[in-house]
Amino acid sequence: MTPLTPSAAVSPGRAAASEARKQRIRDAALSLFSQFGLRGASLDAIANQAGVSKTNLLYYFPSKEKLYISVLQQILNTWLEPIRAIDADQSPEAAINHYIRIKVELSRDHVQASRLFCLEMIQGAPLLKEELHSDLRALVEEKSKVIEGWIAHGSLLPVDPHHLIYLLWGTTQHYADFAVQIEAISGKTLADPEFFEATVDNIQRIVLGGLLPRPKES
Amino acid sequence: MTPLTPSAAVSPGRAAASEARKQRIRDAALSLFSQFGLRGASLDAIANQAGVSKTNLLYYFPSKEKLYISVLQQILNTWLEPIRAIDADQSPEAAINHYIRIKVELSRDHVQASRLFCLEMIQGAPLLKEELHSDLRALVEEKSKVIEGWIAHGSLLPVDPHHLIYLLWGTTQHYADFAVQIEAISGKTLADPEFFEATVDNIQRIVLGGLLPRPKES
DNA sequence: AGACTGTCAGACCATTTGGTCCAACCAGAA
DNA sequence: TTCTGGTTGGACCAAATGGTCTGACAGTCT
Repeated sequence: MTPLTPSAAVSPGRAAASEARKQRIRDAALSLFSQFGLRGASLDAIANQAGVSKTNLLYYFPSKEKLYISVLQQILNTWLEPIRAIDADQSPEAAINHYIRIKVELSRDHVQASRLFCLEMIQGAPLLKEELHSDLRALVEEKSKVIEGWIAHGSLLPVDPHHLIYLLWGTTQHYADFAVQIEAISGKTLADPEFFEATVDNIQRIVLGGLLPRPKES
Repeated sequence: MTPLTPSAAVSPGRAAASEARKQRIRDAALSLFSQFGLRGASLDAIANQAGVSKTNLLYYFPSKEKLYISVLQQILNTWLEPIRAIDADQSPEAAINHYIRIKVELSRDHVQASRLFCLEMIQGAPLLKEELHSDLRALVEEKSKVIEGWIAHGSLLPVDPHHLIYLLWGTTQHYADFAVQIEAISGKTLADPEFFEATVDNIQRIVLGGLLPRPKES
């Protein structure tokens, strides 16, 4: 379980206890929502896993959907952090290498968050659509400019920045969402440091260097 | 309706009609399961969308889980087809280019299947785990040998075949599962032929040629 | 024609679900 | 102590859900 909020303890421990309770509920909710979706997870099960009564859960979060949104909100920020770090001052090689590593770390440390995010997307992101169209879109547009700058400068081969970003998202996310499949085939998880490094290294090598020995000029 | 194949079936029109009904149910089930998962989709909703009564649905599929498995089974074969096509006789360039195209086509033409597959993976693939460990694993192992052959032959730069396959899976799958996100950002879908071609082309270019202009060292 | 069999739907049931109500608890202010 | 307002849980409810039962209708076989 990996809580996403840095809870700074407040004045009296009494109020902090309830905040801790809220967080326990959110953690349990993340665990179950990420497994069964909004409709598939029951409040009973969440309350049970959090070790509180259902009434108590509904005291803190007035409805199931409110709880779901609260959990999702907590995820979103963490999720977009890596792409914000992309900066024109870096070399494309360093920036992309770093981005890949951070993203694979996310897939390792926040599997459930990754999955819940994926679930929400699959369902058409009814609760995030707005933010996708505004915040995320603007962010991607901004970083696309950076990438295009690199290309114009000749330090990156011509590529559509959008598709590059999708490729990076898809690849790294895959290691969290399809962990079962990967474990079935490779017998390893990102929790294994060696496998983690191999993952980062291989993605970096393919994306930056490509697979073909000599770059075919066209 | 006149049956096109007057084979020696017991009752040609009747059997065909019921099979069509079964398929309509499976289609509706795929549509709803892929959106809400096994637990999130109700039999009522599925029957309703298929245009049959719930009783009729349960007549053809004795339980919800049986229906789910039946749908999943139909998907699996289609899903593994592209990787089967990878062949040592082809050049790696041709093979990988072809694989990427086929896989993006799958993401375009079978969005719901892709999503249901993804959902199942996220939940830990309780119903597919066996086949992942046996069939899929063997298949991947076999194709990894082919890739390693290419590398030994010097027609492919050294890379872990597993991670290459994961990258291809993740990237292509992403266009189906995260279509909402992609549409929010790029404003296009794979249904748009231009966007489809751009997708295929960019993935091919990145994977085969890499991003960096010229490797200064090897 | 009549019996048989496969196909289909409406009524029904037990369980689970999200959510409400009310009574009780418990720390601190008076 | 008593009062008070935030906090907590057991009992409860209406709706939805997966699944069963009974019976009807339509072809087919004798």
